[in-house]
Amino acid sequence: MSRKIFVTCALPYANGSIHLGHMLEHIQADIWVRYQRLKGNQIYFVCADDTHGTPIMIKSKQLGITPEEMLKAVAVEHKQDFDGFEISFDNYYSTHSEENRFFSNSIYKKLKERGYIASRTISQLFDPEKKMFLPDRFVKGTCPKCKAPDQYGDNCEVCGATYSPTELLNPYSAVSGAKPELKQTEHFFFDLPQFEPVLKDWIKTGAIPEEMANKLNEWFEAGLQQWDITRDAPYFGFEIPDQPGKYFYVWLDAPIGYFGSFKNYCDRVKNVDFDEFTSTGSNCEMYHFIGKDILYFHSLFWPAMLSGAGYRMPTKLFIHGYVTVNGAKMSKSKGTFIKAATFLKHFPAETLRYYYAAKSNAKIDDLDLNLEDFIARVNSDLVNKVVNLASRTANFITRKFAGRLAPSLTEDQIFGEFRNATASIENAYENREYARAVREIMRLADLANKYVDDTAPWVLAKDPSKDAELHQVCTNALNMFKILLTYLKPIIPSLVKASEDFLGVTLNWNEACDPLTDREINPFKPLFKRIEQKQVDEMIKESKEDLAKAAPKAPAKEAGDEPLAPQITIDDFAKIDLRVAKIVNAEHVEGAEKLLKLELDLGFEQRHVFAGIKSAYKPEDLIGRLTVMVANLAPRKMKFGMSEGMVCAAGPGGKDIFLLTPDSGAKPGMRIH
RNA sequence: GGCUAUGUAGCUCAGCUGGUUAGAGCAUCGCACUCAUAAUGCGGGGGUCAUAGGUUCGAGUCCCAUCAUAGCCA
Repeated sequence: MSRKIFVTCALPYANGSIHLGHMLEHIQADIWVRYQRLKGNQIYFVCADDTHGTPIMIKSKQLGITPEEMLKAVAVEHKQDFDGFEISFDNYYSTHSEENRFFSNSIYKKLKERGYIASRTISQLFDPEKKMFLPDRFVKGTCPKCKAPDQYGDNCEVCGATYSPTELLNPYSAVSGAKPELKQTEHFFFDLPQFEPVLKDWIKTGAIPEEMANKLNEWFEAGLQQWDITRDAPYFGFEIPDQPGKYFYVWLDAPIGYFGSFKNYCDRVKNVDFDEFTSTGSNCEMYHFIGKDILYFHSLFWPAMLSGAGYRMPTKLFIHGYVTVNGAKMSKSKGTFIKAATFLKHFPAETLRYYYAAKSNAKIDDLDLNLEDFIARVNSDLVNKVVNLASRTANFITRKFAGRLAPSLTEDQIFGEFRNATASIENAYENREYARAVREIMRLADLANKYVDDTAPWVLAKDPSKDAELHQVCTNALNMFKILLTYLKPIIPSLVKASEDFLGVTLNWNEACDPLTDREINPFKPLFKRIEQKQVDEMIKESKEDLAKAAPKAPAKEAGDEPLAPQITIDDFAKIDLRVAKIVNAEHVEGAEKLLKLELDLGFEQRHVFAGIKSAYKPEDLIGRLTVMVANLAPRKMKFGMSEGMVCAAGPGGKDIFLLTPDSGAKPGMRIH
């Protein structure tokens, strides 16, 4: 009996381009969906742009266009990228749609009727210039703990402290630079704690991988809290019914967008029943492919909202890790922050689809796109092993047998191996263990190549009396090729399409091992081109150029972000004794993530200083260089010891910390006037 | 800071509930072959399984600590 399945990918946010990180999720989902379709299951795969929230509002303003105009342009771009990678959505929609407004409103109303919505007045920082409340990320200021300037309103990137934006020293609005004021406003909250039992039961059904279920337990132990679902105008989103000036927080209507998109699809195609998939007690399956970063929303708020509003909960969440490139986080400056569109300019989509598949499992581990390995893997598996199998045998069929395959197959034992593999390959696809599927398929490809080697058709071809044998061997080999391609169909659809044209047949999963005999095939043409290091180099270069184009604006803005401190007199300045200091030693501090322990020579004495610059400097690079320190700063006791001063550095933090250096000739101990 | 995940050959990864000499692909070296997009087949070299302890008759596999990497903390 065929299963009925509804599948989604996380909705990409509409303020930026699709990159190779997004693609991991979409490719993993697409492989699964294509496999289910091949198996004959009824499956619907939808996605949409996530379009609401302050960042969208601000970005469109910066661009001088309306949010709607921006969304339109982004949607076109996103759709193009996904099409380019052959992601076979049944529908790609937008959360800024009437369907989504309908579901957002109706779910909210139901939650409210059933007593799951609370309201209370809260105080929040308000930008008096722009007349808007500021999300945490849009308030910046000095960290109350370590005094690092320019930190976001929720946590400090230098010392890692978390706090509320109201605790920031010298807070300023990242939008206007104005000093924010505390202002009261009424907000609505989704009463998540009421759903604790429901959620615990849901987790027991295996909806979440075990490793992540532990994580949830942690959250339960910490105690669930009510979730603020309100944002005040101006906000780009859906206005809450009967609450003028109040909007739904983007994270409320984003997952509801799964329903919005599906409903839009059902209404268009007419023969799919939305309610059948989404009502409580539905026999259909519902899965969400998501990244581990948004587990919180999908494992708590979303199922709770569904349950509270009388819908079914997701069958399972399919959670994946992040993509790294060459072992490191994708980096704009290294050119490894690669956009989907950039990739497609240099490589066919299949290369990435295959590589991701070859390294994907059902765990939440990160996946490393190692570009050297990428070239080797794609070439040796796809070209050398698989495509080459047809390439080395098809010519004989065409030249000597008028393109016609032999009437039957031999080699029962080898074909038996191929048949026996079906179950384990199916199992691997079903459980999203694509790496295992690929390993298994390549093992078969090795078997097939060995078969060709053992039977040596090129030797048979020299002896006219062995024509029948030659005919048989090549027919067998091409049948092995056919099975391999069928097994690979969910992963590399267009290479399979080209192979289908060559073989003159459509490859169906359930007929994977049926013989292809006594019929004509087309002359073999190269099905796939090898890829080269040069293409990688060009892609990296282009990614760097993208950055260069974007760069000139950003830093200037960053630098101007920090407002000028109040005026001081020369006497104020004179209180600060800045000295040239030589770093005579620098070392890691055990247990400290951000700190380096520096030993500074002032000529007349030595000081120990802990500096939060580990993220930007290696100790060995610092030893011996001169810098500037505040020499009369009161010593401060830190967890790791006494810090007797501080060194001077510019920059917002993280990798962007720039230590001051005096001009050559300065000696340790000299005072700076 | 708390928590989670990861750390196995040059590279990318398998190793289920602890049990014979730790596996694969790629790369490398040697041989064979020449049909094929210089592809294929056979064989060899290469790992104190992050480090240091512990439990056990026995640990890559369990426990503890440390280090490194990544992430989450609404």
